[in-house]
Parts: sequence; structure tokens; C-alpha cells
Amino acid sequence: MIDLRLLRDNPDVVRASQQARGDDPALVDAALDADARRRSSLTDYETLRAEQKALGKQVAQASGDEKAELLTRTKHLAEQVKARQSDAAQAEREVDGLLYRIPNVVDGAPAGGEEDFEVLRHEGTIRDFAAEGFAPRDHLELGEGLRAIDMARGAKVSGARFYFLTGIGARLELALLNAAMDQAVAAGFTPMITPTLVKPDTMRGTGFLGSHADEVYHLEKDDQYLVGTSEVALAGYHADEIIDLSDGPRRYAGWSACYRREAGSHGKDVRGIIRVHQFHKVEMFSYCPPEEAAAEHQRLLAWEEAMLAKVELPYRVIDTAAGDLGTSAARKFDCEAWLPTQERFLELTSTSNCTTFQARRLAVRERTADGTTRPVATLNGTLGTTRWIVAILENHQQADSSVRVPEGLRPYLGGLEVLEPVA
RNA sequence: GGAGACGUCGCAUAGUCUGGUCUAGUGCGCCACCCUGCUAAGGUGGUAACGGGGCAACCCGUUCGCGGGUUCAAAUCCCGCCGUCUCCGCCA
Repeated sequence: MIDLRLLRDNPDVVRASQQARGDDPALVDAALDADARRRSSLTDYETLRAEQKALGKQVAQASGDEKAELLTRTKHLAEQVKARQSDAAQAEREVDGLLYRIPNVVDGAPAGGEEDFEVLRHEGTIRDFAAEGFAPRDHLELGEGLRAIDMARGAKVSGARFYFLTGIGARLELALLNAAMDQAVAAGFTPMITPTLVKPDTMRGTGFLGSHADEVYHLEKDDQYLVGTSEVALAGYHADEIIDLSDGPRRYAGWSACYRREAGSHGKDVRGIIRVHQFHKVEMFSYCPPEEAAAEHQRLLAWEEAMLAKVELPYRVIDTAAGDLGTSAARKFDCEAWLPTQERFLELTSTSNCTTFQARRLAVRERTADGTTRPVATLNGTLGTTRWIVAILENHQQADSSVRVPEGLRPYLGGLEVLEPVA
């Protein structure tokens, strides 16, 4: 939720943000209008309610005729109070409804849609397979050769976009995620294994039930949602709390399964494990004072890049355009690894600065030096996912269909240097 | 799944039966000041969040797990839900 005061004091900033995202700026004026109506109906209600309470005290002390007379007055007043209260509640629902539809205010992201990102830099060297004298195989062919990925049985058991990681495939994922966890712990993060089913309030609070609600699995019988990332549970972790950030940001590293419906991505990335309904992820999550959020965002990006360096992948860093930001994000940087067989970049990490947007919805606050409270900023970023296996297999493959293990992962695979195809 | 008990201000508790004097008391913790060679002890005062109004001091409202209801009036009565604990049953 955006700051109502920002909306009142600087509606132009919010209008401009809506424009940059390609969303409707008229929402801003509708919300302002509803807010004005809410405040006036609230004042009406509160005045009457104060009168009712004062009369109630007289009733308690009075007796006989005096009491009877007061009761008739107060009965009449009670009806009015009830009516004004429901007016005020109605007005409040309208404001909330409108406010919930306004995504976070964009901060620094390029305007435009999915294709309007800005490339910040390239890291690593892309291999020239032609010069090496062989055509690269794609991750599924390699994965099947290694007996690491089994799509057919995934489909048999669960349907399209499900898979088994088998043998070295399962070990590779564990190695990657353990390496990510270890790096996070070394950097001072608190490791967390989080719930993957959450209540509607938690899911709504993180902003995932907005325009992309179709992406989220919902269990109707229990009215619970399957999370698409542990960010959801980690953001909810301190909901309704006042936390102490005087010693700096609170950083958590969440390990969880992630579930995505992949609605609207029919025919896209259908082969292999690039786009699947369920995968695992290690996610960084940070609660920090709002004025430190931009610097913290850079730190999260640096930690992501440290992981990418460990697995020795060439990648580029992009500044996502406003229209491609999630509801909660004010700015987002993605790291995309080179995918040799598709000759394109594939998103491996994504770090978002949600400023105070999620914290305001989830009521996560801190106490400042002057004793007041205020919403904190929340940020998140990827440290490793199942999808990384795609880029690792393709970029480190060798002419004989074996795959070189990047040095950063060897300690997690008992020193294994090469993954050999199974005959 | 069955039976019962409980959910009150940071923590612990009183208040609920018998609705109004609850503007939610008390203890602990915390903060400020006082006292005292230092420390401990003692004294005085202050100690929730959110919203609305005001330059401000301050005023008003909401919140006693959550949501409904009864009533002129609800922490208190009624209904539903959630959570915690105890016992029993069942299952990994």
C-alpha cells in the first residue's frame, strides 16, 4: 500500500508513477476523492459518538423520570450513531479498495513495458562453441544424458511442467542451494525454512494478489495460498510487529519450495525445467530503515552476483522497466545468464526494493530515535533456484556431453569435478 | 476427530458470574528526575498502537484474539471463527 500522505501531498508523483507503469492515473483522483469523503464522514461519526458516550454516563447516574427522559434521547441518538458509523465504514472500505489497487510508486526504473529494460552491464565471458568445434546441447538433453532430469515421469505423476530431479540432478540442486545458504549465513543472514501455505492476509499483504493473482495457487477448501517464493512468508514473519532496526537491517535467508501456476505462459519455455510449476529457491529478505533501502538493494544485488560468480556463469544485469515491476516493487534488478542453445539471456535472479509498500500492508514498523513508529522498507533477492541448473549444464558442458562442475560447487559434491553421462 | 480450560497495555496478572463508578487496576520491566562515596536499595513521575482535528499545549475516536449480534450502554451477555494448553482417539 502506498503512503496515503504522499497521495494527499504529492498526487502528481503517484500519477506519474501510474503513467510510467502503464496503469490508470485516474485511480489517484478516485482515491483522493474517497479519502476526502471518508474524513468528513468520520468526523460526523466521531462527534455523535462522543455525545453518545457522554449521555451514557448521565444515564448511569440518573434515576426515575430523569432517567426515562434520557433514555428516549439516547435511543434516538443510538440510531444516528449506527447510521453514521456504517457511512464511515463504507467510506473507509472505498478508500482501502482504491488504495489497494495502486501499485508501489516507481523509483528510478526506466518507463515502459517488458522490453524497455536498461542493460546496466555484462559480466563473464560467453563461450564460443563454434570455435571449440561442437554444437552445444540444451539443458534437457544434457540432463537426460546425466540421468539428472526426468520430465516424462514428472508429467506422468503430476502433469505438464513437473519433473523429477534424479541422482546427480538432485545432488546438484542441493549443492547449489546449500552453497547459497552458506554464503548467506556467512554474510550474516539468519537461515529460515518457511511455510509454503499462507493465509490470504499474508498473500495480499505482499502484493501478489493484485494484477498477477492468476499466477498463485489457491486451496479453496482451506482458503490458503501456495507461495511462489519464500518472500511471502518472510515478509509476513514480522507482520503486526514493531521491530528494532537500530543495529541495522534484519536479514533472513529463506529456503522453500515455490509454486507458480504459469497461467498465460502457454507455449513459452515448454521444454525442460526452465518454467515449471514447482521449484526450490534460496531467497534473501531484508527489513531495513527506508533511507537505507537503496543502498541495501545494491548489497543484495552484489550478493546475487557473488553467487553467480561461484557457479561461473556469464550474465548481464538489467534495470527492469516500470511496467514490468511487480505490484510491490519500486525498482527491480535482474541478473540474466546466457543460454547458449537459445542464444538469449535467462533470468536467474531478481532483486526488488519494495520500499515501505509491503510493510505498510503488513504493519511492520520500527521505533525511531524520537520515539515514534514508522513502516520499514522490505527488499528481496534471489540466491539460487532450480532454474540455475539449466544455465550451469549448458554453459559448462563439454564436447563429450559431460559437464564441468564449477569450483564453487565442488565442496558440496564431495569434490566432484565433472558430471559424466550415464551410458 | 471428541471433551475441557484459556486468550486483557512489553511481560505477568485483576476485572467477566451480578453490563454503566473501566478514563482497564496492580506487580515486574523500561525511561526521566530525586536521594545516596560507587553499587544495591529507596522515593516521585512517566510508560500501547492506530485514525481524525490543532502552530502547539491538547482534544476526540477506535482497539481487551478476530468477526458478527443483543442493548440507551459490552472487556463483561449471545453466536461463529482463529490460536494456545490439558486429556482422549486416530494417523505418519
